[in-house]
Amino acid sequence: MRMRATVPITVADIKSACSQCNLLELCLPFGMSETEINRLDELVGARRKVKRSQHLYRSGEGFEAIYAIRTGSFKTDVLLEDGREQVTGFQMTGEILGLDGISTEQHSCNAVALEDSEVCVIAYDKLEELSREIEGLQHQFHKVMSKEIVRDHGVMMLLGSMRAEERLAAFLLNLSQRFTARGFSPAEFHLRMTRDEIGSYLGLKLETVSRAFSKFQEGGLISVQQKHIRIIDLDGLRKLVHHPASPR
Amino acid sequence: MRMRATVPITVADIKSACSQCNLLELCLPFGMSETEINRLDELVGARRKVKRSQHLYRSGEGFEAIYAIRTGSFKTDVLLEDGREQVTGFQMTGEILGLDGISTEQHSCNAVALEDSEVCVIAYDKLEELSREIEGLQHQFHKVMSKEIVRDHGVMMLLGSMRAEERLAAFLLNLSQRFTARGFSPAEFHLRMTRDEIGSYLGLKLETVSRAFSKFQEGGLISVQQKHIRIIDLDGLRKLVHHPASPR
DNA sequence: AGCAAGCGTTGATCCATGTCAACCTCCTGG
DNA sequence: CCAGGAGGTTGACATGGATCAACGCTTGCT
Repeated sequence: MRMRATVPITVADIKSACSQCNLLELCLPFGMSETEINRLDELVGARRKVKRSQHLYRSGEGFEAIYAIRTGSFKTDVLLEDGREQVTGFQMTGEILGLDGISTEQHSCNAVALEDSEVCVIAYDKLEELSREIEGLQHQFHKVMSKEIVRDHGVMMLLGSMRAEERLAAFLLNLSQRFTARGFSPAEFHLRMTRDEIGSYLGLKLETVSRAFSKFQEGGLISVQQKHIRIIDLDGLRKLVHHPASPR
Repeated sequence: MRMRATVPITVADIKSACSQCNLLELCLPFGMSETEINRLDELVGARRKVKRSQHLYRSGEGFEAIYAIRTGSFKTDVLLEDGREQVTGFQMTGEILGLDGISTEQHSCNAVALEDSEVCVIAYDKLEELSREIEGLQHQFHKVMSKEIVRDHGVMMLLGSMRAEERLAAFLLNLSQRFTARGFSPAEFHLRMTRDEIGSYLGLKLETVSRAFSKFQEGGLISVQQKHIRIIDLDGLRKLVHHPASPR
């Protein structure tokens, strides 16, 4: 529970309690016993509020904690010297941020809030300590890291082997599935990121993203109104990913 | 130390000993004390030989162990239903394979030997058990996973934001650096993978890879003879990555 | 040792996506 | 509540890399 002077953020003095949290089954405590989860409460320090477009952490900063998203959403990105940005992921509630920092004890990417958000701060040294005692925590933490690796491989597949429309379809399906897991509609949601950010994530220019959205709409697959998306033909989108018009 | 009947592999009955291994500082034991490393020897089961082009594991197979490469090299890839392949990485001695399997207890990619190779088999349940006792092991294991995440983000950057020649230059620099870390020449090495595999990894077609090699050679940056690469102008390659001719 | 198949190179052409530009829309902050 | 700027759409055109094709070279298998 350490204040950082460089960034204008608020550390609410409210103890987060995993045992009280409704994100349990999406978050770090997943699969742990009730007794184990109660012990987690000693692990999670304070919550921290991050306003839209503010950084939770920056590339190069010292690594001390990982973060569980309680409300809101984030993007992570990597910057090249010449200013090019690669968005490496979009994270929503229950997902864990900051795992990249473990390897060098410095963060290697930036995490930026896409809307006013709140995270639980999990001191990393305490996490290691506690996961030596609680088998379930250790195992779940490993799963979270491994899942991130698997996700990354999926993104490589997107970027390396799929065409523009396949990438966007896969992206929408992924969002839909994650919204569903959080109890929201699988078919209707608001995008929290811009076309430019989607483009960066998918290795496309924003114009290409915009055109693909329009084409999906013309084809009756979705309806788009700015950031509001309604999926009309989920199977149609799935077919786009699995049997693209002309594979690359 | 469990035999797998499905794949024709050899499990040598030689106990691997981390304490005797010269790959220490590249592998899981990095940063651990001598006492700690001695305890590791109980963790590493048998070694396993994998012949060129054979699978170490396949996507969908149950996950039981991770593997440390003792000799040789591997590629990992993900397959789409329609047969498209995305190579997600090339691994060399001391690097760890199989981390993707933790999240679902099934492997999510294929690992194929690029040459006759040998790996140390590390039973995963034992690893968790031992890393609850040995702080150094726990920490190093986390670092290995985190490093993989950081590496993946670098690949996303490649695939999402860089042009063909930048990608290949970055790839060569990365190989050079990893060969150096293993005591080989930074400037001269043999590629163990085909143009097609490089292309898949970099999101390019094999012809594009071949043309880029030729262009680097014409430009006096490298000399290529099939799989034999000699880097002539390391800085020239670096400039290609950091200040591409015309950024995307 | 010999030869076929896989791997690599190079050229010509095409097309998916990038680039540039104009314009529209809708929040968002004062 | 209004104004201005950021975000989004669409069109016209350019181009990097894909595709198709032909051929040469190893290399690894018998």
